[in-house]
Amino acid sequence: MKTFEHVDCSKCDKRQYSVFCHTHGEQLDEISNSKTCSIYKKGQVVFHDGGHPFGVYCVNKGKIKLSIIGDEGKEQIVRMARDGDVLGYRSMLVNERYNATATVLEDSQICFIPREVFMRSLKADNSLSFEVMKLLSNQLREAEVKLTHLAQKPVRERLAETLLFLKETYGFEADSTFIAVQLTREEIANLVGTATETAIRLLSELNREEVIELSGKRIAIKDVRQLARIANLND
Amino acid sequence: MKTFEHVDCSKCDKRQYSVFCHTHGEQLDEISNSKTCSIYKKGQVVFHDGGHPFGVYCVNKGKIKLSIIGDEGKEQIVRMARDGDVLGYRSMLVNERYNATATVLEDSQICFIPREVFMRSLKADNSLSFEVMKLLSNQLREAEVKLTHLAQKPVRERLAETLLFLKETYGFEADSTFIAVQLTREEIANLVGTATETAIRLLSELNREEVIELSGKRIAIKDVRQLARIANLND
DNA sequence: GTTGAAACATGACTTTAATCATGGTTTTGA
DNA sequence: TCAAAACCATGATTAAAGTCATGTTTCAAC
Repeated sequence: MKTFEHVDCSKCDKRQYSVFCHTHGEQLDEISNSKTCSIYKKGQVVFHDGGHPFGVYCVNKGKIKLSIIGDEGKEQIVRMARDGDVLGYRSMLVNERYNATATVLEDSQICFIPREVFMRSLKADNSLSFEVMKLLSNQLREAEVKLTHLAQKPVRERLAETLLFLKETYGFEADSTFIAVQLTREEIANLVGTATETAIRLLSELNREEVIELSGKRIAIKDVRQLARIANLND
Repeated sequence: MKTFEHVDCSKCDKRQYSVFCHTHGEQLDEISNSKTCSIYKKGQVVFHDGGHPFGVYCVNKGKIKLSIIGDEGKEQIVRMARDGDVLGYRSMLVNERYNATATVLEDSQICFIPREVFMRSLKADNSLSFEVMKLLSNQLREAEVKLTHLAQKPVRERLAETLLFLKETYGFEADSTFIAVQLTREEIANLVGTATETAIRLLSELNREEVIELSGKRIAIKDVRQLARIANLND
């Protein structure tokens, strides 16, 4: 994990989409000066479930999965992060150990802001607190909706929904309808909440129905409307 | 819904367990003076999914379910509230409509704090922001754990876990091991995330195994250790 | 390039839990 | 207090998805 060229927060174009969108002046300078910027290789872990939080991670560029390992060692992916997302602040706020593991899905650049600096900013700058509250609120809503779907919708609908979610989160590759993130079938299953074989089978099915197109790990959405219909998103 | 005798926040013994635990002086007085206290009868709705939030609700005394109605009209209970809990603040923070319905499970006393007053306190009193962040953080963690269990654990385990959760949340009736909340079998099913018949069947099973005891809607826990073992809470 | 491991794919079978159906039991309100 | 409605219970059946087994493909390291 080698350090990469320092990114000046005030010049970071991802900031406007992050919780730091209203942070400026002194606060921003302090954050910028105290942080360290690192490169994580595909598969590397940013933080481990059970570990102690010493600061927050700000994704400058990258794709990251947050997962919880259940009883039988099965992974459940609870969130997907992208450029501008801040990770690890939840555990820090409540002063607990991490209860999820963050793993990078492709080479990523991530800045680390030390605990004290972040907490100081939080105390000094009320708008930052507000942004954090908003972020938490949105994530809570998403989690509760996901919970409901997990309890009530069949796997096929949830898979379709997951594909649309991945499209919304990471967009398409340049000039194509291939979703700009590559996950193993197992990871897709762990995001949907189903068995790997079931996910594989249903992906093949959607492929046969020409709703999607499979090319190795890459997935293209050929018929968004039909996929949305399958996802059955009325609520 | 008639108003009940005004409760002075500074004298409310539930406050220490709420997000207002550090609120005092001017702020607390303003909240106390501007709020209205009401009695809700069993079955009454505090707020509806889709409605506009005009303030936050603080449970002085009561038991409340928060639920989302899914596609096929099936209810999913996403949270249970008790004395000292604050409801409806999430939607207010992000300035969105409610996306859950709050229904009282037994006659309850609930105070309503107008939007502006709450927001003003939030801006003036940083420790309140912190408490709200902590609350959101905890609820998010709980939701993500529940998500994982829903995806990975069999119904029987989840039912056992739910019973333990209800016990933790509401405690026992005086001098007994009957859980101090009465839910219909359907509500239990909607909390567990299963079909009503399945919940009924498994409750009968636990009853036969003498882990619990059923008396109408009342449920006694006869063997907590065994119930915990069935819940299989290792993660 | 070769080879071993990981990932993907598919069929067969099993298990779990949902659905359907029916009858009994509370609860509630006129 | 009595009737209707809501709720509870259980059996039978079906459907959905998980598991097991096996073979193929892809990928990465040597």
